Amino acid sequence: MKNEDLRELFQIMTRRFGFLNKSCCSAGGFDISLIQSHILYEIDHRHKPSVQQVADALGTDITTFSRQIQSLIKMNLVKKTPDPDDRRVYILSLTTEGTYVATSINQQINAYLDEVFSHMNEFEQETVIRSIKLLNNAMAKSSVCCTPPLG
Amino acid sequence: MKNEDLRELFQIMTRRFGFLNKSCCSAGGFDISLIQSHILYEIDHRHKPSVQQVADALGTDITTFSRQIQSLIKMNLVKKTPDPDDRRVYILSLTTEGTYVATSINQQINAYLDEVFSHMNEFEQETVIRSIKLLNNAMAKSSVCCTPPLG
DNA sequence: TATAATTATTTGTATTTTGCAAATATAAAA
DNA sequence: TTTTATATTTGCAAAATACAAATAATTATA
Repeated sequence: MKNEDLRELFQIMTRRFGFLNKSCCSAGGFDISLIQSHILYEIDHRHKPSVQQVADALGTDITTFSRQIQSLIKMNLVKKTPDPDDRRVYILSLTTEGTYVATSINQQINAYLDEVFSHMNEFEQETVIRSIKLLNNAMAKSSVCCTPPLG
Repeated sequence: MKNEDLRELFQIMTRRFGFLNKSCCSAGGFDISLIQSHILYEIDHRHKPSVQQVADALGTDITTFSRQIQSLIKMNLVKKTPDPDDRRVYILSLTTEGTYVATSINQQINAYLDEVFSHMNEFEQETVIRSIKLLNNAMAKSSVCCTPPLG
């Protein structure tokens, strides 16, 4: 492995996924930016997350994030509820419309990925999926990278 | 494979690589933004590319890109030379300093990736590398995604 | 050849995004 | 109770973005 230029492989891969995400997504009459789709995803996958928690998960500056949430609220995709246990905290959740948009984006990206996978045979597909899981685990174990900056 | 939520796997992976790239890189006294590092990479890996070609490769609007190049020139990392064969065209290249910075970033990212890979055994490492190559090929074959938007 | 259409690049301008510093409100610690 | 810490929002100024138009050079067409 020592002789592989890993960066080159990953650069190509992440560039291409960047494009995939960039061209995604319109849903429910909204054009959703890449960042917005990540926010919706994160709110959808967490249990009653606070503003701070989602901002941390995405590695976004909290002040920037605060404003991003404001615009998602204006679009009626996200809801902000005061936490009864700690009144400094606001809990984020998706509105019905937000859930619909998040689901729709999910389907669109999965459709893109299915199409990509259709260019591989069954064995290759399994190998790739297993590898991404390995990679995600390895990154989770890493101390020097792959976690939110400054966090 | 049909039952895998591919998006979830890729969301986690690309999020983490996003962090990796975000925290990268300082080199030669400069803080290099993610976009700048992609530009340096692309100029380094192409043969006498024009402004337009690099902008297309990165999927950036040409007017935005023009200004990004201007700031890299101000930082003395990139050089712009008129193309003798077509005087509308400017050829981009790295200065000595730019080459140094690009190389340094490359080493830093490879070091991060080596650390990530150190959490896997030899067999897993080979599997993952082979898989990423498979994936890159599959994305290259895809018509519906993974290429610059609008291009 | 003259004129029109096309391509590459830059600039004008307005909008959006970003993030630091400071303000506000609440909670926990001393 | 006073101090310290945490969560969130706002003020502001700098940077990034993109559309439209300008400029300059090339190619196509009549």
